[in-house]
Amino acid sequence: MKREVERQLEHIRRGTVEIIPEEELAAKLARSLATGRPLRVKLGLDPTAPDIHLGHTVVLHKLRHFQELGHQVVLVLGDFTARIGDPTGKSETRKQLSEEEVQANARTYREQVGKILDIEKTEIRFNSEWLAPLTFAQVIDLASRYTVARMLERDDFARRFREGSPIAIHEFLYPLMQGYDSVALEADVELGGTDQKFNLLVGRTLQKEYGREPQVAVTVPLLEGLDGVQKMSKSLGNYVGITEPPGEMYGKLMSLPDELMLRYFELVTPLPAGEVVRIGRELDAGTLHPRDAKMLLARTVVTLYWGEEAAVRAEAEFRRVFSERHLPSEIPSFAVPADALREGRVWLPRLMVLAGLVPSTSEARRLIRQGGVEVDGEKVEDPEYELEPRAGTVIRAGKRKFVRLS
RNA sequence: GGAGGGGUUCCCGAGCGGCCAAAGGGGGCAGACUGUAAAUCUGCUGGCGCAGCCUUCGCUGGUUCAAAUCCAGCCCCCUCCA
Repeated sequence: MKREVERQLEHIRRGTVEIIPEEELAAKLARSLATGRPLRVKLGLDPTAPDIHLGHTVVLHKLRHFQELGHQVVLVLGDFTARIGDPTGKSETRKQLSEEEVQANARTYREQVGKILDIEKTEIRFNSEWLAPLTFAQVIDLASRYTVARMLERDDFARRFREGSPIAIHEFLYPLMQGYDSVALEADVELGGTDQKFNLLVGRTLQKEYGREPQVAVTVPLLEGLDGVQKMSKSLGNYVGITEPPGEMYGKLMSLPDELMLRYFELVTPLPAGEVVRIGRELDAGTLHPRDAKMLLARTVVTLYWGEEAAVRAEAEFRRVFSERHLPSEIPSFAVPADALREGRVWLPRLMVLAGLVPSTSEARRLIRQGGVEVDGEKVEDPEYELEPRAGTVIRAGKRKFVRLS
């Protein structure tokens, strides 16, 4: 029994930043084992951004671990909360969503989250269910359970207060609402990125205020993006979306700085912890080539979202194009329009623009001068180069762009 | 309501009458290397059939042989005071 608690704890600890407090989690696990009642493990999702990238999956993998241990995962879609806008990290207000949009986003979540979680065993709830019916008196009661001073402890509130930036009163309500979600759902555990720590703790406080058992807060790291520096985000363009095609996904992962490989192995793959440790050791010992390790990473991730076969294909293609510098197996074809011809020839930069390889002829000239353009495998160095278009001729622009004339 | 500061090329940020397609950094792209779309080094990074020309510095108009740089009006952002 004690050993089983320890085993579960160890599984949960993998890749987390903090478990607050760990003793309580141990106690909850022990009770769950004794009573056969699974823990309720909550994760709040923002219904305004249904497109999941690998950064979002870190916390989902952690949820999966709970699921593997037989606990009940509860996803909360903050449809009501979205009307306020979480001030975390920034002060922008979010746009309000219509009922249809919320529903559509919920479907997308189901689909995407289902790649990682067992969706059949996952409870999905909307927080408008319990937040919308609250009366003003109840809201005031809720607000009375927390103090301004404690609210100002939160990082971004503290910073904005210090800098004299505005903090609207309603922004104080956000953590309260999220916390109230935990009260309503009787959450035993709530997960979130490290940026959610404060909100998770408010949940604990409110549960105690309402005479419930407080939840345990489990935080996971924010995943660095492909640039290896900033956290993964769509707006920074350093992300890997989980619906991206296999080849794209594979290639993007191969562009990950080597230093981040192990972190990715740990945080965004379902590989067992022991396996990750082994890979790390072999890398250190030099018995595993970093390229091969990264290929394993890319293959593992692609397999998770697209299946083994697609992953193997993506890998073969990568080898072919980047390692062996062969042509890719599928090359988009392009028919040269007649009006681009002059005495039966096309000016190469013009052709490249028409085929969508470059945005402008100036760009094409640059590429050619830098030795980045090949026609049928022959490097072209003259920006004035003209060719007689023939079906089957392949034009390569840089590492990744190809076109075959038809 | 009052006082001040600012809007520059993808982003940050210099420039404050000609030498400015505009420093520097970031990002991006390319080449070399590495049998990695890693790291490192180097180069490029407004458009145009390009040793020349055209368009950019919040918007509109003006001064001048010449304006991102000076003047006027307008729009937007920020800080301080109330």
